[in-house]
Amino acid sequence: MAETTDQYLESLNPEQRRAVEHGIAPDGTIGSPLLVIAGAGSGKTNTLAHRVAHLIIKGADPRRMLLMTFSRRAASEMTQRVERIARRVLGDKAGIMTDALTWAGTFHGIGARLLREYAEAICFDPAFTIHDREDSADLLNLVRHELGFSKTETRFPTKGTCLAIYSRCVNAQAPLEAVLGQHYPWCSGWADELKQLFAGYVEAKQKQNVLDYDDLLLWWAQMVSDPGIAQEIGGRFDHVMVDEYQDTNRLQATILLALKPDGRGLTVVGDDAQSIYSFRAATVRNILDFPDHFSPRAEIVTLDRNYRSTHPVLAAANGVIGLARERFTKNLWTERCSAQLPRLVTVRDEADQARYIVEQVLSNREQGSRLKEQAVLFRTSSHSGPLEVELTRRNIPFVKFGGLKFLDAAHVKDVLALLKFVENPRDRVAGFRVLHLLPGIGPASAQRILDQTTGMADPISALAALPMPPRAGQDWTAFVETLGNISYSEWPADIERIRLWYTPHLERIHEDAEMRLADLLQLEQIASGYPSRERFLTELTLDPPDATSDRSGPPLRDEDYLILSTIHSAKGQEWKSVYALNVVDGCMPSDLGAGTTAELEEERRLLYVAMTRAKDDLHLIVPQRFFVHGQAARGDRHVYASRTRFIPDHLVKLFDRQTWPAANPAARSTPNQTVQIDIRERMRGMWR
DNA sequence: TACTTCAAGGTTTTT
DNA sequence: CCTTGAAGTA
Repeated sequence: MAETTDQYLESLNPEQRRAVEHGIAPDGTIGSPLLVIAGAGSGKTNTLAHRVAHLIIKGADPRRMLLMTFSRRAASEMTQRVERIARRVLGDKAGIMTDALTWAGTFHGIGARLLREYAEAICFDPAFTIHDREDSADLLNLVRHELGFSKTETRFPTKGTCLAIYSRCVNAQAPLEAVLGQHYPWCSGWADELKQLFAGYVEAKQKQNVLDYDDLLLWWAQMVSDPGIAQEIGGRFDHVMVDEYQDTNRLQATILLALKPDGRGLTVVGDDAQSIYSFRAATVRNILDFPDHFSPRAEIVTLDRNYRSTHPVLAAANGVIGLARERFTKNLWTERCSAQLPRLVTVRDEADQARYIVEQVLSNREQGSRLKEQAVLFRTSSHSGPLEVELTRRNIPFVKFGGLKFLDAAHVKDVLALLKFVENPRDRVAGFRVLHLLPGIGPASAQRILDQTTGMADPISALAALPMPPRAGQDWTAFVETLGNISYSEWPADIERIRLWYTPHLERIHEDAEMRLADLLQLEQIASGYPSRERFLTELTLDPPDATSDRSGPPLRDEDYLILSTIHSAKGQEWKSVYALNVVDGCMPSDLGAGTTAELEEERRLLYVAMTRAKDDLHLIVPQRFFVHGQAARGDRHVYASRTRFIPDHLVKLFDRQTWPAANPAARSTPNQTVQIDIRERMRGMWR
């Protein structure tokens, strides 16, 4: 039964409701700009989803809404929620309405789409391919070699550093000198060379018709700096909404303001206490300065009631963030009571840390909470190594988010490179990689072949017409034939052809061909879900599958598994129990991120984000000894670590301090209800 | 010119 | 530890 009144708004608190209903007039005029400051667990996603649903219900056209989120996962979660809410009022019509919400995605994804659509207007070939970070670094390296910077007297910055510098200049819209001085002082002496390098890099990209991640924003920003195009594109959207605004950079803010100069129809949502992407040039100034870009000022709504965590968990998190140098949001409050303080657990080393977690996870599961409701969070992907070993040994399934990805595997990149090369034969990075796979072809031959073909109108045919390279033999014939077949075959048959061609090379190059082949079959599976080669390549580059699992293949939907995640990848999520690894100085803050005050403050917010993911139990684990890398397997060299500086002595009272395992049985004398239940359960469990 | 071997250096978080 | 570059060999 459809609701006729606005009953669906009654579940919201007054502030949430104000955010949802802001600027919605009966006559359909578009409202003034809105900034929602939404603390952790304050129902931010829910509020935004309600706002979108409410707009649609009140007659706004979903095709004219632009919804930008941080990841595509967040975007699809949002549209699903919108549909659930709208369904209560619109019934079956809701599906049609939310399906029309096609402009939902990341800044980069939307940018790619608009650039293809408006390519002609900006004299650009819409068949561009997109380089991921590694491709970009490779291309930069190529230019670096050409300019002779790889043989300088003193060491020139590595390709990765060069790309990071370039990227920051673009995203922060800052001059090179400023970026070097502030973030890369040890590279300051190379300013002239870097300028030359970047000029060459930009030229190479244009010649090859490729864009990197930053270009998707940069070209978009350049495009809408023309008032005519800006008006045309901005005019396509009545409402523009941006989630996680604290993690956008200056370039993104520029785009937004160009699209909606007067701010009408603009909604941004974020929380400065959760800003953790400044390494990517995100700036909290975007949020702070937002209201004053407009006159009259943007409306501000603050959501500070937390619905997620228990009071003790929140008190500890508030304690940590309370020590931040500057902060603009108030402390969060909750009505969720609990007697259980978050635990601060001291263990001997990382091996004990892993054992502690396994014990806790299994005991929680015995008490009925599924593995999926528990998550282990860490600063750096490699921190979970010992835990992964222990989980595998104890046969506990897990899925890991963040860190190394499926797409980074060499064999997957090889196959994708060939696919990219067919899509865009001017892409030299892809071509180079593919040619390198053939036996008898090294850097010199690959270079020569590309020189002879990439300038031609039809590089693929030109390649086929080339004389066979002397040492390539049969493999060259097979390669040319495959290339020809793919250019004409129907998607997704291409990828299977590529696999068949690639298999012998895979077996020749890699020892563990079997496992790698399984990955390729999985890639084929993924590919079959996309309508075209172009869409597959674009979306895979912009939104790579972000999980790896201990078993091959994606875990089944109903299967239960423990979540392992970097703190960065845990953004926006919540779990019943959360375990944070290595809450020690050197890991949190990472010793690499403890240089400047700003970096240190970001590390503090990172701990805050980790803590606020927990609903009921939070465990911060402090291993005392760390074994030093690079010694024999049973080597004994280690360093001692101390509790993170973000939890100084006066905050320790907010935690339940424990040592695990207890030194002797007598030490376990404090009877604790959870332990009693646990033991009873185990006794019974013995007979099941 | 391609491929192998060996030493040295960097080393986070991600669209 | 894993990647990258340099030197040596076929």
